Amino acid sequence: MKLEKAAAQLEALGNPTRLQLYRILVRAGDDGLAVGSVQGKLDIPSSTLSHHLKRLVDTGLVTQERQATTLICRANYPGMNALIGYLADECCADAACAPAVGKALA
Amino acid sequence: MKLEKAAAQLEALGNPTRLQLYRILVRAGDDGLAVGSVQGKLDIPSSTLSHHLKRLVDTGLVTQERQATTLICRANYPGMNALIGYLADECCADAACAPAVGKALA
DNA sequence: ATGCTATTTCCATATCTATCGAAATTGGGT
DNA sequence: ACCCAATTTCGATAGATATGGAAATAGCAT
Repeated sequence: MKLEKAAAQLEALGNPTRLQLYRILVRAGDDGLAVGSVQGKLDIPSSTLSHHLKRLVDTGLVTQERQATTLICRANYPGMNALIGYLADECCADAACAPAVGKALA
Repeated sequence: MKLEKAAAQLEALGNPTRLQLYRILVRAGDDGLAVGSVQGKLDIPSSTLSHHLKRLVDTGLVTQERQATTLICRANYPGMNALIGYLADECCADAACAPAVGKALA
């Protein structure tokens, strides 16, 4: 993963509203969630939500799929994995880091 | 970890210059690196560097220690671990994510 | 005390971001 | 064709961020 891309993804997640949004999509699992449903959970105007969502999609952290008039959004796990992997690689260049990461997965 | 704190750390890392800066500190290991040395590697004005560094310190990703006139900076591994752990927890609520994270550690 | 080096703070500014109401669009149903 | 619901785009604004030159500060050495 390129540093630029990692930074873009980190920045995308580095906003409380978007991180919350991403969390919601992760918890929704493979079924995903319609934009409207997400809006119900976040209670923000649709235009604001759309902007945030676009950011997550553009950086590859979320995918979208049309189903009739609704747009289903899903957390893109591989994208997140790549990002976590990048961070782990950067961090775990020093061995002192590895145990705690292992713990996080346990 | 609170969502707000995670978002702040992600935002801090979500800037190419700061991510590069953090990388440099990680690779420097436990010895850390003086601000001046970092500046030599990044080739940016000291005031700009100082701002970015402050951001990383404020969010708990970097620590600093005075040694005479120079300031030694170190990547704060536990801080990064907590962040990676948070992301992994959010992401790996779904099992489909776990294998790739494991791979990143291998 | 003076000077030297390292680093930060002050200040200014250009750019980017977050927010959201209103209007436009998209994609079926009827 | 028309309408309705879902979602996006447009346009505007307040505030945050990134950047860096210049001045201030910190901490030793002499």
